[in-house]
Amino acid sequence: MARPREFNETDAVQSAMNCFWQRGYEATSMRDLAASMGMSAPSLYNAFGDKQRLFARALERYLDCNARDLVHRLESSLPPKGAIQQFFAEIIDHSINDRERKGCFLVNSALEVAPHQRELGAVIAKQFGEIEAFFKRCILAAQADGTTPRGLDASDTARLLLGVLLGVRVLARSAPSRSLLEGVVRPALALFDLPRRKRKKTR
Amino acid sequence: MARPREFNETDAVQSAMNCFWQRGYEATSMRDLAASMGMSAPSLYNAFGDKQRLFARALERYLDCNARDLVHRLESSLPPKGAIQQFFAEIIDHSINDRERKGCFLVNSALEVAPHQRELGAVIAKQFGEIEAFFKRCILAAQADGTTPRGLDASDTARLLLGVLLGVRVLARSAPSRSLLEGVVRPALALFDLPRRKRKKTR
DNA sequence: GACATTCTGTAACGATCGTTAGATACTTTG
DNA sequence: CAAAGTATCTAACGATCGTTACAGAATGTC
Repeated sequence: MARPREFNETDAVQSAMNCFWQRGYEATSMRDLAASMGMSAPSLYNAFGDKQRLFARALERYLDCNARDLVHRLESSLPPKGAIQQFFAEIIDHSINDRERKGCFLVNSALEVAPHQRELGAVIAKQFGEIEAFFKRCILAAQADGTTPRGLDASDTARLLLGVLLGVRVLARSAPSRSLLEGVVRPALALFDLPRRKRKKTR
Repeated sequence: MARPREFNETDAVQSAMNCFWQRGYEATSMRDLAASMGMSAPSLYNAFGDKQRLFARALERYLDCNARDLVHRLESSLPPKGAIQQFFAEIIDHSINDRERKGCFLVNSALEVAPHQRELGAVIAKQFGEIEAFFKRCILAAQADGTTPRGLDASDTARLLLGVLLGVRVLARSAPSRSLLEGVVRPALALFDLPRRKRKKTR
């Protein structure tokens, strides 16, 4: 009924995501985006609206393909305690091997756009809530299967892990050292160790 | 020997700091800055160089008047364990009462400028190191005075606290809820509780 | 093949960006 | 007072910003 599009929408959003991820919202121009997406400015506006709407699409794609995908993959393939451990292992690996220091698009956006664009701020806060919920499910399941102490408060501990995750992401943008990041995470994961029996002191 | 300046340099840098703090590096224009600092663009350039140099001055001022000052005040007025507790109490209070959601200028800068301006990235990483060192001194002192378990690894625990701090700062920019932030911090501070004696289970 | 509809390309809009000439005002030194 | 030196002002530089007219190209329906 009309002229067909010459671009693939998924690929275009993916390219936009990479631009915004690498340079942030303000420092990415519509010309950067158009060039990277392989389309002209009018096509871009026709297909995606303005810069804010395109950014929202890019962020949605990141959440689907990176955040939610990771949670789902770990939760469906590992025991709960192992899922948490593997989660942080992968975050640290990514951070160390992230030569461009792009960091986490979600965390970057939480600082750059969340306070000034409340709609996106709500999207970001919701995603943090989903990650927190993932941690809480893992903790409760690990307590149920006996691999983790039952004395832990699952809600607070999940929030601690969320905080530690975000802290690692921040540190990785200025000082991506493995020993530092592992040092941050280690005491948090140590909470999940079962207490040794029949010893008065572990030391 | 020459015409005297009509502006107060300290006040001017303070105004620049507030601009960059509120809007970030990219979203703050030299015209915003000149207006807020009460001076014209040529005077601004004459006194402070270009935008990057002015930003560096603003960040230095923030670190002196906010980060280092807080650390020094707590460390010189409170016992070590109390200093850590009060540190997080103040961070949470500030975050909740931060109606503009400015967050922490240091953390904001760690994400926006550290990866793209390596010199500033080094300044930021160094400041993180100072905060980590503050935590470590407090932990060691608290262990020495018997208010904190000696089993904790002071280095790793200090890094955990640094991570938690940064995580709180990130969360506060999109979801500044007191219960969430306190939930993040509570399990970390609980590490410093002394174990109850003569009880088999604390529960 | 005519029409309606959508996409694409060139080119440009006004606004704002970081930055700077160049003239003028002020103060100290001789 | 003259000279030297710095600060300040108006005004503007070229570049780039987000966004859009407008004309042409490609598809569907009739």
